[in-house]
Amino acid sequence: MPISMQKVRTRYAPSPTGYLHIGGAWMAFFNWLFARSQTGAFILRIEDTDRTRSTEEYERAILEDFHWLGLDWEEGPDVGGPAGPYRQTERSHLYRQYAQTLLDRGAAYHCYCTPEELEAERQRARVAKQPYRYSGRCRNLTPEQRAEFERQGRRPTIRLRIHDDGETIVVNDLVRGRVEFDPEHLDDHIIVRSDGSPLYNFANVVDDHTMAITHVIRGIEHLSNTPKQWIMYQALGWEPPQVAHLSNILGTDHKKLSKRTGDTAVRDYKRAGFLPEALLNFFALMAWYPEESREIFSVRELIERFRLKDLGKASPVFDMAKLTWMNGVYMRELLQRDPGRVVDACLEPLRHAGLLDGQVTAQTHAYIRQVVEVLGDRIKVGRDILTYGDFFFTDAVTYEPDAVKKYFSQKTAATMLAQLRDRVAKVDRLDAAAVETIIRTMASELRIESREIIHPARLALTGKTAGPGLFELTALLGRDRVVQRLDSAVEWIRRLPDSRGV
RNA sequence: GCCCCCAUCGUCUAGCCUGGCCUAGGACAUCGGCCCUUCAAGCCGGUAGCGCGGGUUCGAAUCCCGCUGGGGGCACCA
Repeated sequence: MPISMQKVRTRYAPSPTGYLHIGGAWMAFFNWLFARSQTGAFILRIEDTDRTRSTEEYERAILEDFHWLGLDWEEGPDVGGPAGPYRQTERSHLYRQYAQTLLDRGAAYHCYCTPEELEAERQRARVAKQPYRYSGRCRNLTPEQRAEFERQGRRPTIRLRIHDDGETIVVNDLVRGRVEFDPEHLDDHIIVRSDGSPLYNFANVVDDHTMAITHVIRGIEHLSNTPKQWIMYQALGWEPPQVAHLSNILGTDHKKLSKRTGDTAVRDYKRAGFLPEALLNFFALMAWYPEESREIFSVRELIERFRLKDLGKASPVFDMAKLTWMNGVYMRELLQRDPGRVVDACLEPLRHAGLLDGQVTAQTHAYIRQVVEVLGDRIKVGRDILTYGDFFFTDAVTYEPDAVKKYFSQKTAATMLAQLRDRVAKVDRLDAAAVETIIRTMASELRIESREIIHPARLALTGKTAGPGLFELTALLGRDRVVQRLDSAVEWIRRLPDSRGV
């Protein structure tokens, strides 16, 4: 195989049983980062042995999400490569071959125990409060016994033979250091099912080796699997890869990240209008600070500074507030440099809210861009265009109840807004300066503060008390929409039951 | 029940390896204030942490032991 053994090769191996999970993306990111920092290769492998739950749609979606994040791969199911195929279901011949090798070497054996018999063993252990270990009944079957089982129609599984008197297995974890395992606590576990399909721990070993993976960065749940895998590497005469185990991301409830405490799919973040570069920056900080007193790093900088040993060992809590802040930092920068991308991040949320349908024409795009410029740094995440500026996309303005009490309940509100309406209707071109003049003039004529007009006007035009400056938003809305909304507001106020209808 | 991993502000973390520079640094969040037509942003300031108990040492967040707490594993799941 023409794969250079010196070159660093990392991989991420998702199961296509759902959309790309934040935790998975996080793990993949460090594999990718390490490969890039070592000018190595990053490989994508699909672990689709769970036929009942795996689908092609999910596989496609996962690749899409990786593309969106900006993580690329040298070898994978879509691009192929020298170590292919890159889907486990297409690699059965390899598992079969190496299982036979293990059998031939006596490192593995056929086991004819049925699931029911095994469950009974497990049950006994539970009752006796003893740790469960396979009884080893099939370890030394005679040819006659085997023949008898075969006659009964039993289909055997293949088990790995672990020696009780084996030496301590040492795992040199790149982030945790040396971890020792006594084989006494290991079990002759099944590596091939009775239907001939491989189990995770075995397929993993075969795949990582045949794909010449040099470094494996994975979740802490695999640390306990590592000694089992090391035994297989040894039996096969292979050199195991370097490993690093990271703790999993936790939700705010300090439990495994779940839908309850926030979005778990990368796709959800895309839809909400997060930026991939912000997400990646945030990912990095959940395990490591490249420099003290600094939070914002480009992917380029992260690659340059990445050191496996610097990764943290504890489980980070996914802090949505910090991600949102960080996304805002990136948004503000983009607003100056590339506002079109801010617009893009707002598209999905607008569509989702039903405020945008069909193809986005050049005019629509240009309009949204104006909205984005008026909203400015209020947009920390794409969906903020809704919270601060939905009124730019619909005439159906709903007034905030608290604000109504505050600004629409005075007797003068309706007359004042009506007067403003008339003044606005008279101008030809309603730009920000014109509105400002109108309002300031009107305020001084009425001997009131400008803000006494501004607040009710904002409510009439936007339905909200928070948002962009009144003059700017009015200019974008345009004279006609402003007049029309002021009319609606006046009418609405006059219909209020407790209004004296001045 | 057994095995493994982890433990600094509410949260992410720096410091820990190579004890003293740590009256523990930064950031998010939070609370004040400034700015201001509101909000956001920005600026200024504040609150807040070495899980506990023993050692070792002149000196421990840093080294050792125990405990507690959290997480993971012990499948014909991945």
